Amino acid sequence: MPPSAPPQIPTVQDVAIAAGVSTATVSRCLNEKQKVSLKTRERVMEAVERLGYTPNFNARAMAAKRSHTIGAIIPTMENAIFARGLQAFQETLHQLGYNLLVSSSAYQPKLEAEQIRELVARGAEGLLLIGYERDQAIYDYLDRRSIPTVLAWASSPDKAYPFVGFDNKAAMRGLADKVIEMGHRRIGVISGVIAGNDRAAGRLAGIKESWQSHGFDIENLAIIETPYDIEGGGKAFEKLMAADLKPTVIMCGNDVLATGVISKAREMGLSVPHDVSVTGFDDIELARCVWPPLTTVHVPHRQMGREAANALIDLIEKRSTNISRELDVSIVMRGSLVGL
Amino acid sequence: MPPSAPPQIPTVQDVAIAAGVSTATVSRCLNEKQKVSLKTRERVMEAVERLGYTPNFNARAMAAKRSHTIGAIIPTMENAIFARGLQAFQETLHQLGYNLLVSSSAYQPKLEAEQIRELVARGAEGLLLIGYERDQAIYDYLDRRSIPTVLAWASSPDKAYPFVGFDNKAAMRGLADKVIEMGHRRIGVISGVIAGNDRAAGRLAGIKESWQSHGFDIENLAIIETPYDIEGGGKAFEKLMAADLKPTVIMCGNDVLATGVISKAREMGLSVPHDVSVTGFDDIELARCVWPPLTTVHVPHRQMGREAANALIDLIEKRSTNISRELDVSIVMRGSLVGL
DNA sequence: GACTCAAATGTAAGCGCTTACAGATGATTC
DNA sequence: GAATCATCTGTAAGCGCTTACATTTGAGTC
Repeated sequence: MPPSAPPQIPTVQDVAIAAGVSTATVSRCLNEKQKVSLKTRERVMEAVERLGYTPNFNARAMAAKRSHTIGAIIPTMENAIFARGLQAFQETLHQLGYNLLVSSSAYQPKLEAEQIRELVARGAEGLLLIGYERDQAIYDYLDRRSIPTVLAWASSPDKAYPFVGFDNKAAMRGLADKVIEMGHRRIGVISGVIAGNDRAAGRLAGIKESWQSHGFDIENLAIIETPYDIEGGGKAFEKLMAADLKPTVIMCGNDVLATGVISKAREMGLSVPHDVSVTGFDDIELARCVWPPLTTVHVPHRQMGREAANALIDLIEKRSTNISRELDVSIVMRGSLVGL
Repeated sequence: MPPSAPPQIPTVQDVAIAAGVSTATVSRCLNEKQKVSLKTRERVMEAVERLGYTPNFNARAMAAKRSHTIGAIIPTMENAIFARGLQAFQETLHQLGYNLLVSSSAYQPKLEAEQIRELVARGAEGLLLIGYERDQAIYDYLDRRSIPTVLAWASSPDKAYPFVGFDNKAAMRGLADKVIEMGHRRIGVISGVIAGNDRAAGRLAGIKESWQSHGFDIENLAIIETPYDIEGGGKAFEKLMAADLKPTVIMCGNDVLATGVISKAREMGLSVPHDVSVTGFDDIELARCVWPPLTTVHVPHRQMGREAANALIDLIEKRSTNISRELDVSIVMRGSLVGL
């Protein structure tokens, strides 16, 4: 007895034979129904059904030179802000008839570059990237292949590249202005790692700008840079509070760090905001769950995802070219920040 | 003047000509270096570099009948538990020389089925799926095509399918046992939506089992099913507390719901755990940030991702077949639960 | 120098699909 | 019934790669 044959996946050929038509007709049934008579179409679809045929994506993409696929590279999946925005991005793409391929770069520029190539090699017709800071070589590569690309979560500084995002610096500056106007004169800053992260850099710059524009010396701003997680926020807070002149407010680069601060403060027996105020950035769900709830900058992540998708497809289908869009963010005052 | 030619992407052909060799040699340089003499190899690589050549993934996958791609479908990206596990899954795959394609099904079985086909059509050599509850037709499809598949975040009940996960029911039962032993006799249960979610179903079943095995009547268990987010948890809590006999403890299907409860309790002026105890499930970071910190069931998400990757690749490369693995979970006692 | 044989390279046949083009079909008209 | 023309279907040429097989090359041997 011969060994059982390996389960053979049906191809257009098989369907064509089963339906007694040519492969071209099968293909047309699947892609341009209106070009096939009802009678044959039914026969073909029956065969498709019966054989459990699914077209091979790779072959299809190669033959048609279209993949209907968009690639996105985010720094990490482990952050609600990207997850949420991406979900919206994907949903919108789906409505527009495109699929999404996601990679995460773990905040490593090298990995990001690799994954861009990977996605392009897979036939991505457009790309969503986070932030604008990356090697020029990458932009050159994208240009050379003319891969439509949209940047999100930031506004490209010189508007050189299409983006759908917001101005991190201005937003954080607005919050810092408020903090200073409320009487705070000793500000501790906890920033995520700046290197290779223009969002973090912009936010920090916003605080500095505000501080200086109020006539204060940049030297008097206590700044700690830390890996971006709850624990990092807590540790940085401990360090800041060990200073002779303790800060009256801690401004954090994002809500996750701020959560770490609040958590650690309680552990240290400090009351927020009585002993020290805290601010965040992003307005993730978490911000409303901690106690006291976090004063933060609200970013419309969902909207960003949606609009980025529309913008990208517009770009691809050449309906327009000037698709950049700066979104409004807003300061949300909650219990974690009080005046002096 | 003719319009500028569209930027032509270089192919093996181009590289072959540029290097003065055949396409076969170029291909070998890229895939089996040792089969090409150093001299030609250098010449070829130089051409690759110079032209900025990147092999077309689709063509490659089709010709080689290998994609080195694994597909994963998670219910949602918007939950830290999947994000974290998936990150580990991806990292491990990468080490093993595989790429990951992620989709999210938004908890919709129909979408999941679609995406399974999509991933298979894209040439996924293996699949990671969450939980075991799905249409038999899907399993049949997977079998017919013999696509190696590993289930995670649950243990397949009859061990029919390979899995790397844990027993949701047993874990939750353990926690419920503890709660009851601590003297609680009025338990409110907030469960995520059960339909199409075997993890949620298992957890609820665990509580029921514990309750009954302690000799209590199932009727006396107040159960609310709600969409799975912070707000849902809060609303459900309000309803539960509106009863004549208020529960002394709220057991939640996961940490997110529990966080909603704690948040809402504070809003209602209730003290946790003084007025009411709360428990969660998953032990996401959030659990340690809320106040009081959450008593919950710790699930080793990272480990699960890692082991699932190893198991799946083992399956694919036929090194072994019996790869299922039940992971240990543990109850973490924190401030949100006290005895009566 | 002729012979062997392993190593290096080339030739060409696909992989499963789409699509330009050609050809067949059949409804309509005169 | 022939002519016309739109509609439907088939033929076959790729898409960019890999790889079995054939061929060439050249080092090593006597």
